[in-house]
Amino acid sequence: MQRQVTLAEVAREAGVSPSTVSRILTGSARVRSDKEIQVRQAIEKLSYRPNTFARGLVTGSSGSVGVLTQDIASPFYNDALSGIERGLLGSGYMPLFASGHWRQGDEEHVVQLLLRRRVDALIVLGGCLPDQELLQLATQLPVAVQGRALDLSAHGGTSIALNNREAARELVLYLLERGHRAIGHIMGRADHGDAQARLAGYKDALQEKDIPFVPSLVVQGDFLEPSGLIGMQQLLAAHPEMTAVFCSNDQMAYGARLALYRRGIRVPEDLSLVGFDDLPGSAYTTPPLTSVRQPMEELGFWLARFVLSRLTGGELEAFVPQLELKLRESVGFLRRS
Amino acid sequence: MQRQVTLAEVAREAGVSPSTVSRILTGSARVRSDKEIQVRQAIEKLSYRPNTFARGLVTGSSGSVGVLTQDIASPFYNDALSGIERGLLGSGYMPLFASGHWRQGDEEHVVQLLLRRRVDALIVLGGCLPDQELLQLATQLPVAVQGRALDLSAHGGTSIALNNREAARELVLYLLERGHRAIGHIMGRADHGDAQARLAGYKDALQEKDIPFVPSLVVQGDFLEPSGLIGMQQLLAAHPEMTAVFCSNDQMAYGARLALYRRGIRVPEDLSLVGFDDLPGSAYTTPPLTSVRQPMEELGFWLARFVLSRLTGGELEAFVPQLELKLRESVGFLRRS
DNA sequence: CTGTTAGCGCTTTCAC
DNA sequence: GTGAAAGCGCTAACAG
Repeated sequence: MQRQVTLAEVAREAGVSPSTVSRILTGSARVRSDKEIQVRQAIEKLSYRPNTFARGLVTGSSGSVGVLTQDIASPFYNDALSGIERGLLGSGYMPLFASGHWRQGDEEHVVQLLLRRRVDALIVLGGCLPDQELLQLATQLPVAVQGRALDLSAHGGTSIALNNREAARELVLYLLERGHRAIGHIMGRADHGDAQARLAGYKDALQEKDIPFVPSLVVQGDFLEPSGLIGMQQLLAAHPEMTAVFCSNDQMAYGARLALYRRGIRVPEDLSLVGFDDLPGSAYTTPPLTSVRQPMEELGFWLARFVLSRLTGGELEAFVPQLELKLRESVGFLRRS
Repeated sequence: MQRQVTLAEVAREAGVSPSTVSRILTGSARVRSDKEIQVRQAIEKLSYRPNTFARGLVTGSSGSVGVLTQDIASPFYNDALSGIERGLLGSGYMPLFASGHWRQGDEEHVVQLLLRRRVDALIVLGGCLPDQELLQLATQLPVAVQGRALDLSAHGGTSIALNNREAARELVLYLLERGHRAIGHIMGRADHGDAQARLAGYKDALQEKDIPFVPSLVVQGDFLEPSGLIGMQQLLAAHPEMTAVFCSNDQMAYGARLALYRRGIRVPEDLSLVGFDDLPGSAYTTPPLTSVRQPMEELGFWLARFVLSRLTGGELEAFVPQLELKLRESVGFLRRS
């Protein structure tokens, strides 16, 4: 639109050389205080704004961290985005968010866009990029990945996966302890590692208590509400004896909850229901939903700090994510029959 | 980390001059096809990625659109972010998201950060920046604002506010038509234009039906779930005769719903409940919540297209947002007593 | 402490 | 059609 004020103009206005202005801006060397005052006044007067890119061109740093998320409107990943934002706050780095929509092609495309913008580091949240590509990226810049088991440490990167399997196991054990035996499972997207891990945890728990695994008690969903509703209908039709259902995430649990409401089946009196992810809304469903909280905000914060430490050479202690069972009111005791 | 491949290296590899490579990349002039092939091979071989900033420095465009949102994890604004992302897709522009957290200071700060990054245009979602500042910004670059009544057209900007007042009026009229007379209202943040507009719509509807406005039927909330829960408790205590409650947004309606659940008050048999915003989860509450859908995704899309049209000189038809009453099951008929 | 000089990687005249 | 040269706005040696 309108030509922007340049550092040279500030220098002229203040009667000093461009380098002096630059020194004041970057704090790279001491400057006589009277000149500094003049310069600051000139900056104010012209309302000068340094051009980040021009600076980046010479320093070799764009001051931005690329963040590949899957869906900018996903309630799950957005917690991590908040954490990343907080982690980068005051560091001089800005996050550059882009969505991959769980499509490998999209993800590769946006990673290219981020690299063209010379992001100084990359944070990857979920997605289906091959491990190989991530490894390759890690050779080029600091990379921090969430959601897969992958060793990036050789290249100075990191990958952190929450132990979904273990948490799912605990959750199902909790149901078993309360007397439930016929426990349905609505699974998430089959191609999704978290869905697989949660199913594995479900099986672990059954095995631990010597309950035979019944394949028809598991129905396929896609992590979205409608699939939870349909999944619950299927389970109800096939297994009237069922007393509890474990949904692979909260969104499907919401759908399942509605299916029950429609049929007048009470939660938890008639059927117990548990989810996974502990979305913000889950504490306010009726009844509040028992779920597993994943510390995504903290994780995002830590991922940001991790790449920052790679960038600035600082130290950083390891992050030990604590998955936490949120025991609420959607699970009831089953009287021994 | 690792030095990046430059255009000059590509030129050398292909045995042509840098300008030729540039011409091929930008398509600014015809080039003999054999050279083009050589260059493309060199690009492939070196896996060259053009430096967006270096280009921007000379073209005077960063290829990015700044987006000031309030909370990167807000379910409400995120729909708009999705729309913006979609609107920018394939345009060569990338969104640069930053959060203002409803704090004027934060908002001003991030706007500065965006301007330093030489965003080519700015989209502002909500927030509490003074109109004056927005006007000032609009003189510098294309600006598109959501959530306030403000005329930016003199500077080629735009501002679009959904008619919350009218929608709230219709929603409350709907309750009145179903026989409700004692209707509570849990208000959103008092300093928030939308909250004020929705309260005004509530009053409009009452007046239209000659129902006196009872101040104590309105309690203060802050748009978050806990305030809905508390607000409902207050209303219940003060107005046992109340048969319906209008919450200024869905999140507060969720909180209110839980307060009712705790007391065994049935929805909609004993009390009707309506919200505003139609969050994704609202179709899956029990019962599904009657609310007002705001076309945020479409709005975001249009805002993106608007700034794009300013940037590229294209034409764009006006956006006529349709607020839509989502009539679901949380409202019941009141028998005439 | 401060000014001069030389680029960072790219596009864009301007000649040929 | 194509190359040489001149910057875009800034920082980082290099001298003083």
